Amino acid sequence: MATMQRLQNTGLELFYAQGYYDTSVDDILKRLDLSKGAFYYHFDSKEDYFIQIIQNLLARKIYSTLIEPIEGHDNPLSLITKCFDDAMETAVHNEMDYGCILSNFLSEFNGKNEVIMHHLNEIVTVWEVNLVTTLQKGKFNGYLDRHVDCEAAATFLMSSYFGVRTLMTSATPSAKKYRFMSQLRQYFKSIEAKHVNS
Amino acid sequence: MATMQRLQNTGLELFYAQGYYDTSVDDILKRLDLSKGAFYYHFDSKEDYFIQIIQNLLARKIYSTLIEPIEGHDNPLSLITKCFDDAMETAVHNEMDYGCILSNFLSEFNGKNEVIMHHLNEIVTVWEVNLVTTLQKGKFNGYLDRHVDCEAAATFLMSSYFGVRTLMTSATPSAKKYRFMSQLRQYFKSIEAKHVNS
DNA sequence: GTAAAAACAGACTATTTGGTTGGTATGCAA
DNA sequence: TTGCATACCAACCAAATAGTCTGTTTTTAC
Repeated sequence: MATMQRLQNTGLELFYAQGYYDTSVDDILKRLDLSKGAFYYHFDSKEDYFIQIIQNLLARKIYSTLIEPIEGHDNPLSLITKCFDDAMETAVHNEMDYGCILSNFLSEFNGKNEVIMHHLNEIVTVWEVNLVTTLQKGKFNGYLDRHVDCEAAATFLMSSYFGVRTLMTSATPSAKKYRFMSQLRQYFKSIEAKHVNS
Repeated sequence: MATMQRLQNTGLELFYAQGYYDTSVDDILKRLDLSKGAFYYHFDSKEDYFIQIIQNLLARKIYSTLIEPIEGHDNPLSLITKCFDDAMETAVHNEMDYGCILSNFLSEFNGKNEVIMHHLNEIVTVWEVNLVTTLQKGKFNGYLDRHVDCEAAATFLMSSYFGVRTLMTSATPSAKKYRFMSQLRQYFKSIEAKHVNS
């Protein structure tokens, strides 16, 4: 694998595990047995390095785990339920779970680095737009109640997911997952279409 | 005000704004026009310093904003609604909002410092216990549906609050708040007692 | 085969970090 | 006045930090 790819991969891994400010460039280079020369040949700075990781790896990761799985013409509430369930299940089985990568970075860079925050918020927006679209389509197709505010529902879903991933990092993640999913279904039941027809 | 109090107050302020690892002891001392000697006379280390801040300031802050307001014999769903609304309102009006302090620290120290994580998780547990108790009492008093899983509801509430506070740090916090509250009420409507009696 | 460009090595710098140490001013009790 | 603990100062230290610079190897182009 190319050096640049390896740098980005272990970069995301370490930044996720230890945080951006607590992970030095030397840490990453030591892990890969590379030198400063190699790093600064491929990247202008640590910040440039991280931004490329965001765009190349993080954005794709969010897309494949949270956006692509809810695309389709089925009931969006079922799709989102399964999507969240799957995403949390991998977190439960992962020895080292540090919460939602995107959410962690959001709180780490908030108020500290505007440039990076801009790139992170772009990913958040993409997720939000896709959620809203999916919900609106579901409403159009008769899966959701006519009175549902799709923007509000999307915000609520994103919030609760970010939050539960933070809570899951402490003790008993599987219990947290189970409890969360049960109340998510409860909420979904309250916004699904009332079956008055046929 | 005593030196030790001043150190703790501006410590929490800066740690919240810049993060623990990105705030040096010198930063705090410069702000207060104090010397290293003063700091290490009152505290053993930066970690000890932070733990004292957690126990003395953070714990009380969480208690006064998220725990104490929901105590009482009224409808817990109304109390929690008002509590969240108030907490988010101060965040909206605060120029510099960095999200929920507790949630931010949780994601910053997760996997990095077990000792600090233990102290933070203690506060989370206190909040959780109080939420569960409040909900159970509300169920007993006929405000909640008999089938509600109070532990699950508490987890769901904590998750969504942590998450929305993270989302509120970006653009349009007041819109995020409005949307969140509308769906919180929707969720509450689905777990409140069905008024079959009287 | 050779020259040029790409890909890397590793020593170096300037600054910042948490923490230490020896000293000093102040207040209070005997 | 003496003795001593509290509260603080400021110079100092070793380690770590992001980034630079000079060089060397490897690949590519022709």
